[in-house]
Amino acid sequence: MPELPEVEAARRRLDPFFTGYRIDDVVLRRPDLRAPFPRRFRARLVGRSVVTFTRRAKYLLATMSSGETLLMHLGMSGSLRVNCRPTGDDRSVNARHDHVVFAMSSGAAIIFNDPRRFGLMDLLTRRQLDAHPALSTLGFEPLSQDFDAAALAGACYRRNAPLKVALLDQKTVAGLGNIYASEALHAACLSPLRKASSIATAAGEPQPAACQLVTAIKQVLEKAVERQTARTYQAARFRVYDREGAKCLRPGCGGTVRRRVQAGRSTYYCPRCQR
DNA sequence: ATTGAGACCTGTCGGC
DNA sequence: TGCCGACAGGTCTCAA
Repeated sequence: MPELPEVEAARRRLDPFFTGYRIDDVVLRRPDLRAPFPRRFRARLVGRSVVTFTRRAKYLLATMSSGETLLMHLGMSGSLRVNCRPTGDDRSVNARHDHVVFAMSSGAAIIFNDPRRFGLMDLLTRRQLDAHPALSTLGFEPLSQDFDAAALAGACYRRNAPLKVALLDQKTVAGLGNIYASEALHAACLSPLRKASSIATAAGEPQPAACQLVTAIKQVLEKAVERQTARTYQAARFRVYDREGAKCLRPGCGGTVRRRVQAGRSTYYCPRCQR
């Protein structure tokens, strides 16, 4: 279930097994995911060490001692797990969809599993990284300092698309996905149907709605990252997502959650308290 | 320039 | 029980 919080949680979980260690082996169990693996993928990785392991939007980036960057995307159904004892006791049910295994000098095996294969792995030179079409067009990183009301208003200024659709666009906010876009709009009491431009003035300055929305996005994402990172697993509980027909959880609202399709994706919202 | 529809692929769930 | 359609957390491309 990879949106920004899931990807960030995966990064934190893997980092201690990845950063500073050498890749001793790469096993590719099929020729492609969403796209073919790049040429000489294995040869360019084996023997190199991971220097840094970072996240940008929903992408994971491992910079290697060779100077190249391993780029990973989990797509819709991808996940990464660590097996500390590769010699035997991995009891994963899904081994059928284990497509890539990195054997690290830490002794850990890092396994990429992705049933739907919408995920992606690529290996980029410095030059390719800087010019990458998907990465270079990404918008603000929502948990960073420079994502504030003015930034969001600027990104939504003069956009006719519905607010929810604009939020899903990675050029607006990098890493928001379908669940947390709905959740953030509900937290901010803003309708997903209103025009994106309505949170900015005619001059592109932030309206109060832009402040509410920025605060809500940060809160919703931070809470989700925390929950995902917690040692004891806690099942996700959403306030609106996937709750069509149920009572709005905002105290005193009494509305009913509705579902509708925007840009081909399900949006959940409470028409009573989201304006 | 934006926007919507369709494509990519497998798994799961509800209805009959 | 089994078959079938609808749908799922993301992104890309193509046509209007």
